[in-house]
Amino acid sequence: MVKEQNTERIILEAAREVFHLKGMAGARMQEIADKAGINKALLHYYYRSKEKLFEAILLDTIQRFLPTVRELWESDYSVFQKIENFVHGYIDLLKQNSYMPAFILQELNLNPNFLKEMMEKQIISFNPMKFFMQIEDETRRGKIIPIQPIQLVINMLALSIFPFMAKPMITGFTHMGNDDFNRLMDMRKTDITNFIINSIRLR
Amino acid sequence: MVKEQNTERIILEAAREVFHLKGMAGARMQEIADKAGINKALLHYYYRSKEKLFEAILLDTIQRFLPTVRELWESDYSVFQKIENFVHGYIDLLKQNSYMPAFILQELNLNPNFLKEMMEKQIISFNPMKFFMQIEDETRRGKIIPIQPIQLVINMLALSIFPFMAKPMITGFTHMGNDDFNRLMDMRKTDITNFIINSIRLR
DNA sequence: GTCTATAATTTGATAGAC
DNA sequence: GTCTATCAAATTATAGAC
Repeated sequence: MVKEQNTERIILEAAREVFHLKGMAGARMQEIADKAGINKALLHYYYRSKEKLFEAILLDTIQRFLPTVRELWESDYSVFQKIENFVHGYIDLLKQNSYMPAFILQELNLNPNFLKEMMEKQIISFNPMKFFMQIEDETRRGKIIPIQPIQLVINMLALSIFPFMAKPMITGFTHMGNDDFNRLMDMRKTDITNFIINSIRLR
Repeated sequence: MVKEQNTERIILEAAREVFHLKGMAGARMQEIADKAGINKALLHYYYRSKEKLFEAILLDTIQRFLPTVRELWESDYSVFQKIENFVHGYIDLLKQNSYMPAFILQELNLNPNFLKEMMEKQIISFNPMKFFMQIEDETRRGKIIPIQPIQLVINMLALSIFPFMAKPMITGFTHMGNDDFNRLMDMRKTDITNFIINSIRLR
């Protein structure tokens, strides 16, 4: 039983690494088995098929994205404080694993119904109302410019997440190393926060 | 000879469609052949292997991205005008084919040397100096805030490109249709331009 | 639970006729 | 140039021993 939990954890970690980099189509069960230090047959013992293993990883990966956005929707912080928390949250998350967003978005492209199914099963939810009203409130009070809440959220996501998806391009063109890139991302935590706040604050 | 050019064009168009959506690993020669209305053998007659066909598509796709960024580097417009042109250029490009950026970045992730090789062969170049100095000039003249040019460029790319990569997520969560999404992207052309200019302009 | 060996299927690639 | 038929390799999945 102890053995079982341990092996399962090792499998999931190996599978995550391989699926994140190669995607569903490019991943090989053999590579996952090698990375986990077991053999292919055992993979099928724990997860009946590649498909099942993949879905476990995809769902788990999506769920790692949710806490930060749920805090944006539901917490009681001010708009500016929420923006800072959001940017810091995602950049810190992605510094650990920069492949996550490209993986999620590519697989959602291939299977547009996945999200809908997860929402119907209440496994994933999307309740931005409180935050959207907060934005409209601040606009009415003359604190920020008029802006569609959805556009603001897209901008926050874009500025936080895109650089990690573009990491090979950024490091390739600028001849940065890994450490340089991570330093750049650390600077972005305050840079982007200011960038966003500057652009919406009314002065 | 006329037939040859025509068939080759049809093949490339079919291959682009399939590779863009499925990637190198997920694409099937059979699907490309079907979409082109020919059979697999003919694909191999024109392109010796899947690998060769893929590389043709990848290079062509990257090159479609270059004119807009080259204009950013090399033209004589003002900084603010360049930002507007850049945002409009990429959003208009991606409204036609939203899969391009995810395709390019995923394949660069898998083959980080590709970019380096293309730069060494002078097929792709990267000369941002003039634009970077323009930014520093405007900062010195008190027109815009101090900002690292590379961060500004990343922000411009992120705000223009990311929403297309996140299209399935955006439409999935908000229950938008395709037309709604395209309208949102059209609005972004001016929204983002203002967003960026607002955040860097000194007042 | 874990392994070795092998079946079954998919898929890129080629031979050869027209 | 284009097709049909077929090969060869790669890869998922399973059977069965320990």
